[in-house]
Amino acid sequence: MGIAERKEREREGVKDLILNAAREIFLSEGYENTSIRKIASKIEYSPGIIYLHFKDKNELLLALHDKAFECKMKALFIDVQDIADPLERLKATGRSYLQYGIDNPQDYELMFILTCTMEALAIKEEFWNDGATAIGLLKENIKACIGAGYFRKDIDLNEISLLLWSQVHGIVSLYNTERLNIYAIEDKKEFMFQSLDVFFSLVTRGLS
Amino acid sequence: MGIAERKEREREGVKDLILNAAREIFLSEGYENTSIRKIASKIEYSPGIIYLHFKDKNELLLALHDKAFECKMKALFIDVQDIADPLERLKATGRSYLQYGIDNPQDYELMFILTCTMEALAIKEEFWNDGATAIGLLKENIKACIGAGYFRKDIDLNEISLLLWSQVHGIVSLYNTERLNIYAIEDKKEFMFQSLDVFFSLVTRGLS
DNA sequence: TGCATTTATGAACAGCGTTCAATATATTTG
DNA sequence: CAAATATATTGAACGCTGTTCATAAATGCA
Repeated sequence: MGIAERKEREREGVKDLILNAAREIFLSEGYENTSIRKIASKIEYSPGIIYLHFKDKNELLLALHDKAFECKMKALFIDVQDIADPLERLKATGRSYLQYGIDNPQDYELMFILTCTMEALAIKEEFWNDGATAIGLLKENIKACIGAGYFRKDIDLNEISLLLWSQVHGIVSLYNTERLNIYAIEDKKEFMFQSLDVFFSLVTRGLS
Repeated sequence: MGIAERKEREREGVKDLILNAAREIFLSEGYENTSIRKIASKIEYSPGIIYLHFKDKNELLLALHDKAFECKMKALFIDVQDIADPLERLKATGRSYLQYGIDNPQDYELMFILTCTMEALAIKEEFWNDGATAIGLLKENIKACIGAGYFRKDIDLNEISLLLWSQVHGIVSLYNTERLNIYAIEDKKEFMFQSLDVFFSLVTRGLS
């Protein structure tokens, strides 16, 4: 009987309606101003409907998080896989990370800053799997760099991957929270990318 | 006439009452749960009183920010000034930064993450002055390191200071937002400090 | 058609930041 | 000292928020 399936489709349809509306409001008005009532009224349903598809607001945000994270992983690691040189590949990933972070501050906040979603996240190991996959890809890239002689062989993979990640994350989040205004520099973005270049030049040894 | 002064003292007294209560609630219950009404009831005043001393909640948080920032600056740069070797001094500052960030996550969030305070901050240049002072001290330290041969002479002071700052900031904020749980490592804190050591060992050249 | 099940509603609850007319307190003046 | 003025404080009210739940509408099945 196709009724159950149609029902399921309808259910998913409403869920998608909610998610799309939520994403739209979230992107245009930010986290603080994304309210259940706004989402509901945007899709012309009552507020209660949202709680038939999501446990609470956190879980809704988590669903948004998952989608954003997936897209990002794709952009960061898959899109650069045709770059043969591992260091250039790593640099490209770093630059993409910066670019993505400053172009999509709302998404970025959702993915890497908000703690309010972490309670929900603690249960869903899908989140951690995605994250581990990303770190795994990063480590692979670093390993290739070590193999090619760009990094010292004695450094721990976990540690260098944390350094790379937290370096780009730090730059992005300082920029997005406007803390870089402390620097009397006009072109903040250029400043960020140049600094990242310097980072790579310091951290790697020229091929010897 | 001393009446005006006494009045002023009383005013400041109430303002301090508010700030202390706000800080207490802020530290124990976090930003989200620090409400005007809670602060007011803690000091046994009506909610309205707060708006006689602060324009809005942002300005109250900004006042907390200023105090926290001052304390932190002291801890970070003044307390290590007796370390003669500039690189050791810089390392000590970095470690203090990490320690402070993970020991005082609420303060840290207030100082470096929250954007909701930035609207208020945009006007108050006191904030930017404090920040610029801190960056200035950091740059001085780096300059000393360059002078002592620990860093390459050709790198821009602004860029290397951004790298250092964003490196420690990135590590702290990933830890505080529990993103480091992606790593299957038990002792996260040790991991952070070791990574920071690695960072310094990569970024500096051994004295030659 | 009638019954059972699913789906959706929207009023209600407790809380939020903020404002403001009304009130209580304190000071100055007659 | 009493009246008038100035200041300090109140707390109800406004329009929001996330969330729940009895009620109502719509649908599927016999």
